[in-house]
Amino acid sequence: MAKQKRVTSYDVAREAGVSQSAVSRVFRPGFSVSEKTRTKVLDTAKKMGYKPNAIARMLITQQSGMIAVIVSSRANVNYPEVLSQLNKYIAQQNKRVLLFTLDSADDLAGLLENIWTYQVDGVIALAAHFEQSSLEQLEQHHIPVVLYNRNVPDANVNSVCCSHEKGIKQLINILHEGNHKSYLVIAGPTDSDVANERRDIACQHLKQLGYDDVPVVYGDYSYESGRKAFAKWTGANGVPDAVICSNDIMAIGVIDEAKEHMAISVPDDLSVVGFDGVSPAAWFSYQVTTIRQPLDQLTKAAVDILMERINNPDSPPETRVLTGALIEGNSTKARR
Amino acid sequence: MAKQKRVTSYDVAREAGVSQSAVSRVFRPGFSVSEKTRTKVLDTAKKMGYKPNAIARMLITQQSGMIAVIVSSRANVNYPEVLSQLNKYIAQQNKRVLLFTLDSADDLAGLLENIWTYQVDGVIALAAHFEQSSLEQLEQHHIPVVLYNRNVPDANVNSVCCSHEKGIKQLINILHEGNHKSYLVIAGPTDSDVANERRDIACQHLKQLGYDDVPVVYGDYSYESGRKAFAKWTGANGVPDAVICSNDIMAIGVIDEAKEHMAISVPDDLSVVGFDGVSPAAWFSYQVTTIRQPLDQLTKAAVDILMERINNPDSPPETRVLTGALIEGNSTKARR
DNA sequence: TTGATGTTTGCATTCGAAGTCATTATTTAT
DNA sequence: ATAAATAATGACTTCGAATGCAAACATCAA
Repeated sequence: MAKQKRVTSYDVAREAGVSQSAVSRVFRPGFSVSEKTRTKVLDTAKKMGYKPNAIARMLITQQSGMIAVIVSSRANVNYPEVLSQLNKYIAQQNKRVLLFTLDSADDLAGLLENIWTYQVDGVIALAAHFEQSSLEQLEQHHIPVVLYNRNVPDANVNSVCCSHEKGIKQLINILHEGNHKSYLVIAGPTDSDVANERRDIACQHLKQLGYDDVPVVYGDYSYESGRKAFAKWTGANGVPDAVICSNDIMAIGVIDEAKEHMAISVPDDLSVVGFDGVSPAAWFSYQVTTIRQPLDQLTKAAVDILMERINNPDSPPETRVLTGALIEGNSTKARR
Repeated sequence: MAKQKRVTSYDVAREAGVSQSAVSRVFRPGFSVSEKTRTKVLDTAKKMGYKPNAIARMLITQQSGMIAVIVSSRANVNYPEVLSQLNKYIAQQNKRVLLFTLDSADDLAGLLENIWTYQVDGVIALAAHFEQSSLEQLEQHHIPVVLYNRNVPDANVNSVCCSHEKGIKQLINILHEGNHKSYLVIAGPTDSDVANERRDIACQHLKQLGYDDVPVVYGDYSYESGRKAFAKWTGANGVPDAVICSNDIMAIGVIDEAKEHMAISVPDDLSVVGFDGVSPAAWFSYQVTTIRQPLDQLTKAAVDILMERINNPDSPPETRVLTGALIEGNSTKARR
């Protein structure tokens, strides 16, 4: 019942009849140890159940081997998948993910303190909103940061993102070629930079095609919000020819709302496009025309860039923009 | 360009004209420090940008403040949500989530080593399969473990789970009362304990109701696998009256397959039930009759139990079984 | 055998905060 | 004012592995 003490490198050293340094070196790759001591140490270590203490190692090497991943709790639907992908690639680099959630912007200060105290080797931020000043704080602490899917005009930061511009233009062009006259944009939450960007790109491109003052209504990326936003707007203004949703889930909501309460047929009476390419968008009942984000490449790129900054702190900031794939579903009318 | 050194408690102490111990005490709650030194230290700390080093603290206090959460990469669809909930509750306890993924059973040994070296305070396992021997290893290291949604007959371990038994019986009773004669079970992957449990409960209960030898086919919890399993079986054996799926996503697949390729109407010609209560199951196009897992309570219970074990290592193992809520959708025929 | 290499090894120190203990300052009681 | 009790403080040690340095050892050539 006695709380058995941890086995330390000293214990192993004593038992194996060598010095603590020797034990340490055996467990450090690339250090010269004779074959004899190596096996001797490994054997006794195994016998005693010794595992190096990562905490002590972190302290002396000044490397925690941990990457902070910040997700916002009210996050984009595909963040969980992103998280699991990131974790995969980070594990491949023999590092661990320390998870942080950012509920509101107020918590950011406390969160950054935590990140700093935990001595993480780097940060990947999926959070909706991340202030420039926060980035500078991390910069000061020499903690490299990669922003995921968040465009920063001031390009002095590492980031990876899926090109919204190209994708949204493609989608709108399809609608345009489908001879739609009246449009509605259902945007995401205004406190999300990505959502705002998607909205602005859509409006600008529509304007360019000659559709001025396209109405914009707002949802929060959820199914229900898509339904409600669409129902409310059409209740007052009638049904548009096409709806441009800032994500797939809201597009699905629109499709269901049209089906359930309006007896509107998609795509005959109404075309709907989404964005993200999440799996439900491809389900038979929806088949949303959308842009699929290259999650795998995006996450891999994020980890690659981060590792590069960790190993070579002086390399300049980099932004990697990847192109999503157009998925032509059955939620848009065929083009002329 | 010089890599400025970290500010340590010694630096602050020197600057503030006090001892290092004083600085340490200021940052430790519940230690007696005079108001004068407290403000003096806090001021200089702020001025110098000092934050206590969590790694050093971990080393001396023997508490990492980190909880390992193990997820299997090929995981149940709602695990991401579980993860985010767990993270929330763990953060509330002022601890952090260190994330591990378990790809195949082979990695388990390496994973456990990692957990051990990182000195985590506790483990929450969502992984599909977790050997008894692994549990014993953690036990030996005095690391408390809580299993999430995984029944272990040998009840010598902490766990929380949603009662599959009760829920699945409810679902089957609904089908039974709907006067269905022929049944098909679409089970989840056989290397998942939960999937096997759900399958066995279904078969047993069907037997009890007089339906012997109900056919069982297998999917992998995915939409496509649900579709394919259903298509394949009906192609050879005809359409059953009711399909019992081990999760909602496969149920959705079945519904779509029926709709697209078979011209079968749900629920008129075919009833389908799922399990989990994920959000797409409630979408208008599906409205799956299912059991909603009480995610919030489950995750909260997991964290509660773990914290109890951490603070009081001698408390006996506990299993908390929560009941899911029946959601009667529109995928099952009305009962007689 | 000797000297000149190169390889192993152990000693001692380091990382940064926490906590023990003895000492000093402060408050309270008489 | 003084003793007694309490609060605050600093010197020193601890946690466990990593590493610079010098000593010890092995290897080889002449």
